[in-house]
Amino acid sequence: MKAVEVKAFFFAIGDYSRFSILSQLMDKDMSVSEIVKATKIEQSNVSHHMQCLLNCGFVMVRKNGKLRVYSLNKGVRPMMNSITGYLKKYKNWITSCDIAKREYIMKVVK
Amino acid sequence: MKAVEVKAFFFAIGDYSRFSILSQLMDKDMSVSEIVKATKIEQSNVSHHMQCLLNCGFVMVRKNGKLRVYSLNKGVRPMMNSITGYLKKYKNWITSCDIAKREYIMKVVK
DNA sequence: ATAATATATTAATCGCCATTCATATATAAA
DNA sequence: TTTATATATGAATGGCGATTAATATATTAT
Repeated sequence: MKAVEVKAFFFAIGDYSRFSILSQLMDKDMSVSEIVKATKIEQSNVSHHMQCLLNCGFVMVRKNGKLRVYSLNKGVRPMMNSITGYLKKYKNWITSCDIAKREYIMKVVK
Repeated sequence: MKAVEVKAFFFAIGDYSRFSILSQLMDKDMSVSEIVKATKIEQSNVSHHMQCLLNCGFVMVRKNGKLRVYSLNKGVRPMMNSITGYLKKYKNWITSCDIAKREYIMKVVK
């Protein structure tokens, strides 16, 4: 497994905004404006994130009139499920850790 | 799933050095100096990473004389396997993406 | 004791990259 | 056409956090 693969993978999925977008897409395909509404991330920012997720193969897009509808790509769902499964099972360890309490992480959490 | 959990999770595992260390620990338990040798990361830096991984519950540690031997914690292995499985299967998408080719990612790859 | 080895801690720096702002493009409706 | 809506793109910047260097602590041996 090459470093560039690992780095690109976590670069794409490791950002909280992008992970949130992928989580939303677990439920249903969504247009940009739907994602904006669901995540409260501003439109321009969402577009940037979608280009990144597209580029790294996490999502695909189809046109529907004025809308661009994004959906999860193959293989993403089970991998996401494994991560969220781990998070749910071990969230106590995660949230009790000092790192998670560091100011620069907490302050971005609404 | 709370934002702080997701952020702490990816903060810990999303760094390439820490992911590499976890990968090494998949094979066998290791002391700090063994990790230093295996990953070529300098000792002080490894210690910092281990505190982070400890803190977030990814690893545990036991004393053995002068050595501190680190091992994977419960639940980490299957989650890591899912990620590496995804990476192996879809590495072509990942490595063909423009993001992965961006200079600031490439240049850290030896 | 002292030395040697192993690991942890503290503090400081600097470059990456998420976000924002401004603008461009695309599609549809009037 | 013109207008409105939806999305994308380009450029700029500010703060996070990985890394390093220096030092401290812990354990074992002599």
